[in-house]
Amino acid sequence: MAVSPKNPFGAYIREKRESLRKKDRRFSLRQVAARIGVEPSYLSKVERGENAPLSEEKIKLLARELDEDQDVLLALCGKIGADVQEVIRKRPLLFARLIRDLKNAPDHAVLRILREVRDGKW
Amino acid sequence: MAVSPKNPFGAYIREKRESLRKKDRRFSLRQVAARIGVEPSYLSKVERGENAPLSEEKIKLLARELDEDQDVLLALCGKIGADVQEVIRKRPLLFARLIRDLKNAPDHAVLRILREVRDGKW
DNA sequence: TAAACTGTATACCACACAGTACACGAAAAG
DNA sequence: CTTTTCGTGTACTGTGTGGTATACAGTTTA
Repeated sequence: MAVSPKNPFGAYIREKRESLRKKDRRFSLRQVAARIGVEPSYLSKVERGENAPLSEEKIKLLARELDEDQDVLLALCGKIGADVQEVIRKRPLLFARLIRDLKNAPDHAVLRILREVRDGKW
Repeated sequence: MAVSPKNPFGAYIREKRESLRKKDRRFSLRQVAARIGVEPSYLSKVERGENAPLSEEKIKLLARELDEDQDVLLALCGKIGADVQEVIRKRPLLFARLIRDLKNAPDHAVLRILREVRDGKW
């Protein structure tokens, strides 16, 4: 196992960036790197999956830049947004249990709960 | 601000351990440290809040040892269990949104949802 | 064809994390 | 009163995180 793990995040954003680039030259690696505030060489490593972690802040900027969902990109990096974490940490007994109980629930069940909550059912 | 931040985790487990120790001498710092697998000097630093982080594994062992809830102790350390994190990372669109929407929900509302889920309402 | 721009290779960095190893003086137990 | 146990002070360690700085060759662009 001398080969690197190659998490899918790098490949994913590279593909998305290059697809945007076909329509707009401002989506070169260098220019995107400049807009999210990292060195081009570093974003290059990120896109090639060379174990170059991005901070939550940079991931969010990148999500805005590439028109992707920030939670999805964070998840691809093995992270969870600090705001979401805070909700859980403030009431761990309630939320840790709720999430574990929903682990195997099908999407439509979670969606139904989401809608209930959004309808202000409390 | 030369004083350390003193997060409440250390004080909390120290109090709990010393309370158990009054009834059972096996709850000395040294013996508890041995049972959870760290050096006594390190647990000492932990209990005094000297910026000595415990790994998730050790926190769980400590929770069992002190008869505390693991999610609560993890939360006091600013952490969230890896199993809970995994649930969110596998379906970030659903779970990140659900948790954010429940951020300001009162306990009883979350509890009601918990009961619904446990009653197998999907 | 010269200038600008592109992606990447290499070297380096500070700090956080999660500890170990050992010595010490005080207290408790025998 | 000696031995054991106790909590703590100090020094050190390897790995992960989150990057910067610079140089370089290939490709566009004017």
